[in-house]
Amino acid sequence: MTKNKLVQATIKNFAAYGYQGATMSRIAKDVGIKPASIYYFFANKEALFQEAVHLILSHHFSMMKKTFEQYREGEVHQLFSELLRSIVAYHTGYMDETKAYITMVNSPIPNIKKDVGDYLQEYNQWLVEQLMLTIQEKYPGLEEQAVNRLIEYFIFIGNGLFWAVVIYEAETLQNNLEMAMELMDQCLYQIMGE
Amino acid sequence: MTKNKLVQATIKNFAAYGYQGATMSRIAKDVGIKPASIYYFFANKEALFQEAVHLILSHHFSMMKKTFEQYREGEVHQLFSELLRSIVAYHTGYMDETKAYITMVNSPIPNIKKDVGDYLQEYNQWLVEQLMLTIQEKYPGLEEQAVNRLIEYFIFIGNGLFWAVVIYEAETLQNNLEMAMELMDQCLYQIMGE
Amino acid sequence: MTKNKLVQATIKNFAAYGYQGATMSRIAKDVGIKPASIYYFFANKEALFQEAVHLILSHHFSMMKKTFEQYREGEVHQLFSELLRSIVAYHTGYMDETKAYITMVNSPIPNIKKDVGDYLQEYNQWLVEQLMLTIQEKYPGLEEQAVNRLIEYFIFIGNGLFWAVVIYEAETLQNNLEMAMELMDQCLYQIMGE
Amino acid sequence: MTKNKLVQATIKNFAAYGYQGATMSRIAKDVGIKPASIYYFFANKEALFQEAVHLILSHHFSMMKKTFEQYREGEVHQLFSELLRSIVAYHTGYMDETKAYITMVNSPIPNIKKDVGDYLQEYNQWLVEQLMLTIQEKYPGLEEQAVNRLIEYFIFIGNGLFWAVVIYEAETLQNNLEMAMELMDQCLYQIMGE
DNA sequence: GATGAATGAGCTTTCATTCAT
DNA sequence: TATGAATGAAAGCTCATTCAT
Repeated sequence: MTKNKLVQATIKNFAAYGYQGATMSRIAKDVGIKPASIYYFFANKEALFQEAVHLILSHHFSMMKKTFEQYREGEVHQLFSELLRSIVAYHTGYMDETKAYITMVNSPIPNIKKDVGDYLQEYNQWLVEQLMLTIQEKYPGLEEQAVNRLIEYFIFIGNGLFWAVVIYEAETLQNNLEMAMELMDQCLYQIMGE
Repeated sequence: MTKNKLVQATIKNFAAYGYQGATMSRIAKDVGIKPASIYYFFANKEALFQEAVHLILSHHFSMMKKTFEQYREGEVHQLFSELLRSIVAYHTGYMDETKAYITMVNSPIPNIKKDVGDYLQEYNQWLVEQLMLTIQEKYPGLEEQAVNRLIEYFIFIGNGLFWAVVIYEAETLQNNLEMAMELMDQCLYQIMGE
Repeated sequence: MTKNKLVQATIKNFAAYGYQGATMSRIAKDVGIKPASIYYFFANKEALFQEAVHLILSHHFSMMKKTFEQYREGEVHQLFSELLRSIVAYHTGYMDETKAYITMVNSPIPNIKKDVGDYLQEYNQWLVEQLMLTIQEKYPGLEEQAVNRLIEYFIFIGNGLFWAVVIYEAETLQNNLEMAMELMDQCLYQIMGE
Repeated sequence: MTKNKLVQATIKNFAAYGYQGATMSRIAKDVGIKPASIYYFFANKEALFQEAVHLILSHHFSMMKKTFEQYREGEVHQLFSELLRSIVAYHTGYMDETKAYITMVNSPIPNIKKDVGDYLQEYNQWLVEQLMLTIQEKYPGLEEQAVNRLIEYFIFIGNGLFWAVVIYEAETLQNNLEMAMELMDQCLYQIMGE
C-alpha cells in the first residue's frame, strides 16, 4: 500500500537526514510517486512524520514485549540476557528506526519531542512493572527495594548497550553485549546473593 | 570577538535545530549581525559548522584530559570515579555541545561525520593508552589483557552514563552516576582481585 | 439535485472568496461530495462559475421584472418607490449574489466579465424600454426627452442605493432607501410639473 | 525606490486579479525583480497588500481633503459640486485604486476588510464633521438636524456617483455627474429654502 | 568589518484536473 | 453518479550565498 510505503520511506529519510533535511520530494521519489501525491494520504509533513514516529515507537515496544513474553517463564538471569540481546538485535536490525529515534529525542518539532518523551516514560513504566512482577514471583522473599535496584542497573546497562549500537561496528558491539551480560550477572549475584 | 560569538551561536543552534534546521539568519541574529556578515569570517555554512564541530570536540578532549591529569597520581579507583563524574559534569554543563554531538554522530554532511568518527577513534586511543600506562604503573604485575578488559568496561559504563545525560533529569542522572561508579568498582574488584 | 446545490455552493464561495479564492474542494465539501465528482456535472471550474453567474443575473432580472409587473398598473410614483424598495430587498435578501456580482463586474475571467457587461446593457435596455412605455401611457403628452431624463435619474438613484446595500448596515440602509424615494419624488415633481 | 514600485505594482495587480489572483511572481515581474526579492522588503504577501491598501486609502483621503480645503471658503453649492466632481476625477484618474477598493470591501482577508471598514468609518466621520462646521458657519441660523439631512443626501448621491464610475464609460459618467450636481442643488434648495 | 539588495535553488503546499473503477 | 488515487503546474516562501558599497 502506498501509505505504508510512504511511512517506511519517511523513516529511512528521517534517519539519514533528520526532520528538516528529509524532503517531501525525496520521500516521494523513494516511493515512486510525485510529491503532491503525498498530500492525498497525509495532511502535511508533520503529520507524515508523526505517523512514522508512532510506527517506530510501537515497533520498538512490540519487539521488547515479544522478547519479554518469550523468556518470562525461564530464569531471571536468562531473561536479562535475552532482553539485552534483544536490544542489540532490534537496534542493529532496524538501524533506520534507531537513527531516527536519536534525532527524535531532541527534535525541534514539539509534537515529535512530546511523543517520544511520553513513550520513553510509558515504556520505562511498563518495563519496571513487568520486571518487578516477574522477579518477585521467582524470588518471593526479596525486598522490593532490592528488586528496584536490580531493575535500575538493568536499565543503565541497557542504555550503555543502546549507545554502543549507535557508535560501534559489529565486532566491538558483540564485545559490548558480552560485557553487558556479564555486568548484569554480577548485579544479580550481588543483589540476590549467591 | 565576533568570530567566537558566531561559533558559540552555531553550537547553540546546531543543538536546537540540527544542521539543516539551523539557519544562517538565526545564527546571525543571535550574534547581532546580518547574515551577509558571516561570510566575512567563514567561507560558507559548512565551514562555520565544521569550526563549531572542532570546538566541541576539542573542548570535550581538554575537559577529559584535565580530569585525567588531576587524578592520575591517585588511586585507580578514584581516577575512574572522577572520570565518570567528569562525563556527567561536562555533558550536563555543556548540554548544547552534547546535543550537537548527538546529531553530529549521524550527520549527513560527510565532512562532519568524518571529523566526529576520527575524533571518536583518536579519543578512544588516547584514553586507552593513558589508562593503560597509569594502571600498569600502579599494578605492575597485571597482565595487559586484564587491563584492557578493565578499560573496555570503563568505556562501556561511560557510554551508559552519556546516554543517561541525554534522556534523564538531574535526579535520575545522579542515581545513574552512582550506579556507574559502583559497577566500575565491581569491575576493579573482579579483575584486580581483592 | 446535486447540480443545483453545486451552483448554490459556488455562488456562496464566489461571494466569500472571489473566483480565484473559491476552490473546487471547498465547493464540493459544501455540497457533500468529492471534488472529482464536480466534473461529472461541469466541464471545468469556469463552466461551473459561468452557470453560477447566469443564475445570479437571471435571478436578478426575474426579481425586478416581477416587481415591475406588479406595480406597472398603479401610479408612476409608486412604481418607482417599489422598484427602489425592490433593489434593497433583493440585494439584502441575496447578499451572496450581490457580493458575487461585485467581484464579477471586474472579473479577470473574460467570459464572466463579458456576460456581466452584456447583462448590464440588456437589463438597462429593458428597464428603459418598459419605463418609457409605462410612463408615456400614463402621461401621454410628455416629451420623450423628459421621460428619458426621469429614467436616467431613477437609474442614478438606484445605483446609489445599490452601493449603500454593500457598505451599510440595516439602519443606515433604511434611511438611504427613504432618501432615494424622496429624491425620486422630487425628480418626478420637477419633471412632470406640479 | 524598489519598495514603492512594489506597492504600485501590487495595486495594479490587486485591481486586475483580486487578492488571490494577484501573484507574487507577477508583481515581481512588473517591478523587474525576482519573487524572492519581495521578501526583503515585506514579510509576506499579506503585509505587502496591507501596505497597498493603506496607500490607497490614505491617497483617497488626501485627495478629498485637498478638494475640501480648496473650496471650503466659497459657496456651499460650489463646495458640493466640486466634491462630487472630485469623486469622479479621483476614481477615474486612479481606476486601479478604485477597482482594488471594490474588492477590498469584501476581502476574505480579515486584516484588509478591517482596515477598509475602519477607514470608511473614519472618512465618513471626518466628512460629516467638516461639512457640518462649514455649513453652520455659512448658515448660522440653520438647525443641526437640517444640516445633517443635507449631508446624508450628499453622501447618498456621492455613492451613486462612485458606482457609476465603476460601471459606466466616460460619456454616461459625465451625464451622471451632472445629475448628481443637480440633485444636490435640489436638496440644498429644498432644505435651505430658496 | 559589515550590510543592503538581490537571487537561484529548492522547499512545502494547493489546486484544478484526470481517469480507472 | 461518484470517488480513490494521482499529477502538473504553480503558488508562497525560505535560505545560503553574492557583491557592490
